[in-house]
Parts: sequence; structure tokens; C-alpha cells
Amino acid sequence: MATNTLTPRRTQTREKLMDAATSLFAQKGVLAASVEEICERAEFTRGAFYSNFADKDELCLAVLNRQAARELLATQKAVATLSGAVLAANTIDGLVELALSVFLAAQPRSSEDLLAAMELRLHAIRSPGLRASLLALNEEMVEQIGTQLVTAIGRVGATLTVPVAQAIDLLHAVYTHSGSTALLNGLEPDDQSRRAQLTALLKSLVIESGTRR
Amino acid sequence: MATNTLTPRRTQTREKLMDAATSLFAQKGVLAASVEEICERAEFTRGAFYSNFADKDELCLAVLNRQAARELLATQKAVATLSGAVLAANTIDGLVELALSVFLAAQPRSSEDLLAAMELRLHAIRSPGLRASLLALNEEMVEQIGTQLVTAIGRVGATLTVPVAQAIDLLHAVYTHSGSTALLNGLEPDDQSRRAQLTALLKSLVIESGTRR
DNA sequence: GCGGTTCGATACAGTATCGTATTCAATACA
DNA sequence: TGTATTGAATACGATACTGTATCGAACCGC
Repeated sequence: MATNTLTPRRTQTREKLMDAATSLFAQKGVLAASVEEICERAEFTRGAFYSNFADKDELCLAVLNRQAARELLATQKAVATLSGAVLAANTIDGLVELALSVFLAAQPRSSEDLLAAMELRLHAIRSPGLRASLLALNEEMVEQIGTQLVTAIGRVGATLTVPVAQAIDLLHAVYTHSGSTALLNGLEPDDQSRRAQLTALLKSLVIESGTRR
Repeated sequence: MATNTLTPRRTQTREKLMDAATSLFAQKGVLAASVEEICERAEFTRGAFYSNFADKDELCLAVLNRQAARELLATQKAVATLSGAVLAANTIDGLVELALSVFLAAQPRSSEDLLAAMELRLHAIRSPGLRASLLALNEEMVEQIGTQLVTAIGRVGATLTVPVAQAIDLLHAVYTHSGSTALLNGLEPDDQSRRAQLTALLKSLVIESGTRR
């Protein structure tokens, strides 16, 4: 699989279209972003679009997959750079911080990406093709991040009070929701405070072995 | 204020239009739900629509306000029926359950309402008029639920580890997100399991006074 | 009952968008 | 260098949607 064998030319226009689409999805929502406007922003014509994608849903799929690939890469990178620290860490707090870093590495940072992701998620609920794809994506992410999280936490003799998948889902929920709340308030999502919030949450999900409920 | 003085006839068609809109918002998203289709479903013509609302955004606003009114009412009702139990309760777990009941009373129960609410929230981020309205709404809800929650928790000599508003936001985040996750998986959101999840979360946010961090 | 008002239906003009069919340019290859 | 193929631009027809302006009927007070 890896990188599909497309000519450089194709890949380039596809990338530009996807970029434009992502940005527009964030600004107007998936459905309000017309193919025409996407092409305009990408500095292509609709001809180019239909030469690359069957329709908007197929482009959504491509965007989703690209995003997934990026997140996986970011996760792996974070794991690689942090693995030393994880081995060295010996406090729960420290490990929670590290685990969180891994989690956050895969999250959309800019408010644009965040909005686009939320839009796509909502859109995917309705679109069968997208839905399946997003599910698969999520599963893989949970797999990747989950094992990291679990082994890290386990290393200092602690456990989670809930299944890993659920814990990650909680993190995801809080991260996304607080981002959207910030946007609703007209503010830029603040990494600092969100991280603090997530730290508190994650800590509350961890118990040292031997500690009673 | 209370119920605006509209003729019965008007109120009726407005209600039907709002119902249709809510349902369509859930099915296709706010932007994809055309005025035409909304009217079709409500069994009116577009003439009726434009006689009642300036445009779709104004209808969104009406839907939002109606939803808010209902949620407030549900909250107050829940408070009224549960207040006796709250007074009688003397364990943290019991009170957490009760507080949660108050919170849940105001949440959209059907997956349709949930989706519509998510759609509207996302749409509101982009639409200045809606945004202000939704913010005001949220504030009032937090006010209502918050005081309930705080006094209930306080009654057994416990406190929250985070500001009430934030706690409610967390509940909201988890409730909404787990609902959307269920939908993404093609399942109906399950009240049972969501309640369990929220219970765990809320408990983790509560500490008995005197207990150290 | 009667005239005025309210409110929904109909008709219309204009625009946006879609997807396809065709054309033209550039690149690959031999 | 010449031909074949790939890929983006253009042109086109069709449809859907919006908002307004006008019409007609039901409902109100008198």
C-alpha cells in the first residue's frame, strides 16, 4: 500500500485540492463548501477536480485518510522521541504527562484543523462510506496510542480505572469539546489550559496498584 | 416574556416548521437542509416559511431557543421532583446519582435531537447571531444546573476539584461525544452505559472534604 | 353579515451548483 | 522527433434553491 503510485503532477493537484477543502470545511462546513469554491481556492477548475475525484465524498475520504496518516506519523514520532523519557520516569505524574504528550501529538492543533475534523466526523455519521473509513481510522489510532499509554502507565505499577479505548475516547471528547467551546466563545483554543484539563482527567483515571477505590 | 403573543395559527405552523427542521438537521445537517425540504416535511409551502422567518438562520435561532426553553423546564422539573431525595441522601454516591439525574434531564435523549444539537452547535460557531444566542443559553443552563449540583454535593460535605462550570462542560463533552461515537458505530446511544460513564467521571471530580489530593 | 387584516399559497426571476462531454496542452516514451 | 497517453480546462445542459411579489382564503372585530 504505502504511498499510492500517482504521478507527481496528480499528487500535487490532489494535495492542493485537499488543502483547500480542509480549510473550507472548517470555514463553512462540509456541505456548504461547494466543489466550485474548493477548486477556486486551490486555483484549479472543476475539470481538475472531477479528473481526480468522483465527487465530494471521495475527496472527503481522501482528506480523512491523509489526516489519519499524519496523525499516525505524529504519534509514532512522539513515541520515538519520548520513549527514553518514559523509561526514565518513575512517578505517575511524570508518566501521565508523557502519555498525554503522545496523545496530543496526534490531535489537530490549529483551530482550522480542529473544526475540519469535527465537521468531517459529523458528516461521516451520515455518509456510509466515510463512516466505515473513519471507524477504521479511529481503531488504528486507539490501538497505537492505547498500547503506548497502557505500557507507560503500567511501568510505574499503576492501572487505568477504565478500558484504554474508553480512556482515549474520554480524552478525545474533552479535547474536542473544549476546543469547540473556545471557538464558540470566540477564543482561540488554548493549548495550555486544555492540557491542564486533560492532565487532571487522565490522573483521575489512573490508580496506583494497591490503592483501594 | 413567557410565551410570545402569537396567534394560535402562527404558533402552530412555526412549531411544525421547527419540528421538521430539527429532524432534517439531524438527518442532513443544517446547511444541507433546504428551506424547501423543511417546508415539504412540515406540509407547508415556502410561502408559509418566509411569512414566519426571515431566513433559515432565524429559524435555527428559534429552534435553539425552543430547545433551551425545554431544557430549562426539564431541569426545573427534575429539581422539583428530586429535591426531596437530595435532602434525604447522605452518601456521596447517592448524591452523585441525583446530580447526574438533574444534568441528564436537560440532555437531548433521542439520537435525532442529539444530532440536531451537535449540528446546531457547530453551525453556531460560524453564525454570529446564533453564536451569541447559544452562548447565552449555555450560560443559563450552567447557572441552573450548576447551583443544583454544587449545593447537592456540598450537602454531604464534599467539593468539586474543578469549577462547576468546567465540571458541567466535562459532563457535556462526554455525554455528547459518547453519543456521537455510538452513532458513528451505527448503534443507538445507550443511556445505561453513558450514565455509568458519567457517574464515574463525576465521582472522580468529587472529593470528600478533608481528603487530600 | 361586512370590511379589514392576517397568513399561507402560487408564480416568477435569478443564481448557484452539479456532473459530463469535449477540447487542448504537456509529458512520457520510443 | 513524433506519437500516445495523461490530465487539466472549457463548454454545456440540467436541476435545485433562494427570496420576492402577488393572490386568495380564513378569521377578526364591529
